[in-house]
Amino acid sequence: MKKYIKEIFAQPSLTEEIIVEGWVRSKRESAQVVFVMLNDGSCLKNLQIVLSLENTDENIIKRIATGACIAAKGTLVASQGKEQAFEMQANTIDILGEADAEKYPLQPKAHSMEYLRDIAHLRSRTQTFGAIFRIRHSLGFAVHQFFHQEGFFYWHSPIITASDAEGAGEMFRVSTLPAENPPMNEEKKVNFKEDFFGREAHLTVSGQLEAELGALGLGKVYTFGPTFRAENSNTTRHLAEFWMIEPEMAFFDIKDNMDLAEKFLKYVIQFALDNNAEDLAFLNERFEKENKAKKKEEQAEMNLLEKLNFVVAQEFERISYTEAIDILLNSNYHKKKKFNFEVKWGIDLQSEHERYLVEKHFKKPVIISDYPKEIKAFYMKQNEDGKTVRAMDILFPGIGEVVGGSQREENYEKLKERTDAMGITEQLWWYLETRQFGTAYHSGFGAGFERLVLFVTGMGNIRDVIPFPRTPKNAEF
RNA sequence: UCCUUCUUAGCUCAGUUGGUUAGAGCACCUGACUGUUAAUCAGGGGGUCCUUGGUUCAAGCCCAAGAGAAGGAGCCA
Repeated sequence: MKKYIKEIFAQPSLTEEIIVEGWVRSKRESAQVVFVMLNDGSCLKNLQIVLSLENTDENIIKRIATGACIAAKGTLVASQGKEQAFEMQANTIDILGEADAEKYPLQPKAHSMEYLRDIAHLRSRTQTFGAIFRIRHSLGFAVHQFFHQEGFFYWHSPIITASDAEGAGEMFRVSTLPAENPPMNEEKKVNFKEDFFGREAHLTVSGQLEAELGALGLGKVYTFGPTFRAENSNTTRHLAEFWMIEPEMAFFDIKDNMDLAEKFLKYVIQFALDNNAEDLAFLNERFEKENKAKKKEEQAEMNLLEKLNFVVAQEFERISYTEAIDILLNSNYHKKKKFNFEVKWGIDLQSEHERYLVEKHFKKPVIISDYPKEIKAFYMKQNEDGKTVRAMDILFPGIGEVVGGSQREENYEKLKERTDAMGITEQLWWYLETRQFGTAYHSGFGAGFERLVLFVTGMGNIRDVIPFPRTPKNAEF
């Protein structure tokens, strides 16, 4: 009977004959027996397969190399070794796929993250990436479960968009025009009227505007799909292709929005704690090892599991932008001139400012709201003071902004004033119409899925929490 | 895009003031070992010193340009 290693560890049966199929992690030979560590990806654990040298074809043993794929048939027995309770005494081994030991790039040893990025087609066979991608799955599943339970509908915003008005950064163009000698118009520019869509089109930088259309009919919707930014960003927190979760809710004000976002983050983190205990314990060990290697002043106070449990248990701190500026102005950091960027009302908060608030001052997740309207997007609802908008950002220790959202401007005149100023009124006619026909107060936010995975796994680079990262100069695999 | 650092064996890295045949650990191969835990011990093979150009009697090392990578910043999720 075929079994997954996860099932075997959940319910070991020492009587029946079973078959396991998987990839060889390592092989150790001794005078009488051979030990093979086998992993099938179903869980972190390896199953130890024991072969008698006497009863096994020499040629088969040779081909059981690191990376090879094999099927082992045998029975579980109590292990004589200390590291495991049981192991498989194998009767027959089938080599399903050989791996030349001299050429196989993964060795039974620690590899650098940079090297593993270069062999992303094989890195899911390592302990660390197996753990990361199983947790990534859990978080994705938890996202759907959370919103479904909350009465949301999964809504699909288009991935190809003809409006470049989201204002969320540089976009990738989608075109079927020939790259060489494209058709030109009278102004000697590329004639997009001859392109596939009859106009210039791009990959979406946000599904928000279309999600709003859904919310103003279905009430509560969320999107969860790929998003694209053609920014030349080279950081540990940015990807050119990433997955974003964007809920949009009619009849939610900014406070309802914050409540939902906090509940959402806690739910998915708790889901991982409940369902990925083994993988998280492994990543926690890894995190502690790395943390110890750091300089004292850079060491984290909490390990990964402590941090996750802490975030789930704490109420997020909620302050206004104006209060945040006051805290920064009164801080020792400011008095000692440790900030590189000037602090004053009206500035966009810099990384160093956000980090001070989250990591030094409050030491927990912080929600900052009511930002100056000049530094925020056109669609955010203006406050009565005429200076600020009902925006909110959720900042997490270590990774910064994990959620950005707002109450949306539902007043037609005020919204049109902003779109007129940007010269996008014409192309967003459909967006503005929702404010003319039965407009409703509503809110929403965007959460970067990879940043969430980054936080939960405790990894240091966003390129290591997505199977095949797309970044400037890198689209391999 | 800007700043800093880096690129030497399959991997991780050392390589002194520019000097003769470029090293180590791990991995791999061979052998030894009565059940191992990243097994251990002994031996062996393995190099476009990122690329191009320059300085020099002589360049892995110095200079210039380029490519790529890592970290930080900006943009943001």
